[in-house]
Amino acid sequence: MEKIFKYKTKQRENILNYLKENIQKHITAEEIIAHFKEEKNPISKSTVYRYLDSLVAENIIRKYISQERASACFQYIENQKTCTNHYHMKCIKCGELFHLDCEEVSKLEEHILKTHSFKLDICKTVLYGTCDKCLK
Amino acid sequence: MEKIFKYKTKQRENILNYLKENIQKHITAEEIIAHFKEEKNPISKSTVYRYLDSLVAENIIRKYISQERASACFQYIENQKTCTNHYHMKCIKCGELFHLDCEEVSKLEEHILKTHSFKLDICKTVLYGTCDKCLK
DNA sequence: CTAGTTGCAAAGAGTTTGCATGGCG
DNA sequence: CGCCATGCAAACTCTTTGCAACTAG
Repeated sequence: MEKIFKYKTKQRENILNYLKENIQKHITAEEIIAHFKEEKNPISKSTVYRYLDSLVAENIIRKYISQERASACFQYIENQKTCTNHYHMKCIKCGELFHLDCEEVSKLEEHILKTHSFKLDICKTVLYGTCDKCLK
Repeated sequence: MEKIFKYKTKQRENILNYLKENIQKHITAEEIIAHFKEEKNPISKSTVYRYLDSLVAENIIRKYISQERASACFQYIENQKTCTNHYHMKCIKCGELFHLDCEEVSKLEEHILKTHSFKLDICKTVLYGTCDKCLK
């Protein structure tokens, strides 16, 4: 894949670092903008959105659309390996994100491919439901 | 649950019928608006959005946020029963929606509840991937 | 120096809201 | 007739785009 962004800038470094620091979360563009405004290093909306787009195109981060707010969330992809059998579950009550590394899920994937001829894309899929805490 | 809408109007009847006729699809608000504009029975945006909201609140239709367009999709709920072990899979290439009525999926649900203490909400979850046709 | 990057403001989608008018019961 | 529903336009949120100024290499 060709390289999409060529120059190294302070803004890009900051955005990517912030995504790496929050690898366990789904970060929105708004959150990134707000974070750097607080830090007295404001980055413009357009820069944030444009850079996020190219990171997605380069497969460095993942993009989800949140069910609750109908807005985009981004997450740094640590390495392509873990992604393979790693689902995300999001609580519709508290919004927390859970990581599901589990054999059972890979079985489902295989089953759906064999029986229903559909190749699941784990990176694009978020399972919604209610978490432990919120069930009580 | 209390009744949210009280009067029967032509607009509401039309919207609900359209949703029922397209039970196998995920319909957007825009599609509803466009459909009735063509039919020479235009319904205003606000009416469509407001009525869809109340149908969702009454659990008569389901609301999804589409990953591709980050906009809301709606679908009539035929009956609460089929919903229980019925997942939706959407192809990221062609956008077609597939209905998955399958034992294997119920197993996953059970497993995730028991082992990971997370109660999946099938109605809120759409599995993304690539369909048979688009794989070729 | 030159092409890529930034920031601003304006434009766009999709959705919500306030308010006067209209219509169901 | 009273209350609810409708339609319109304006407001709102999230995101994209055009353009001039800036900056990394």
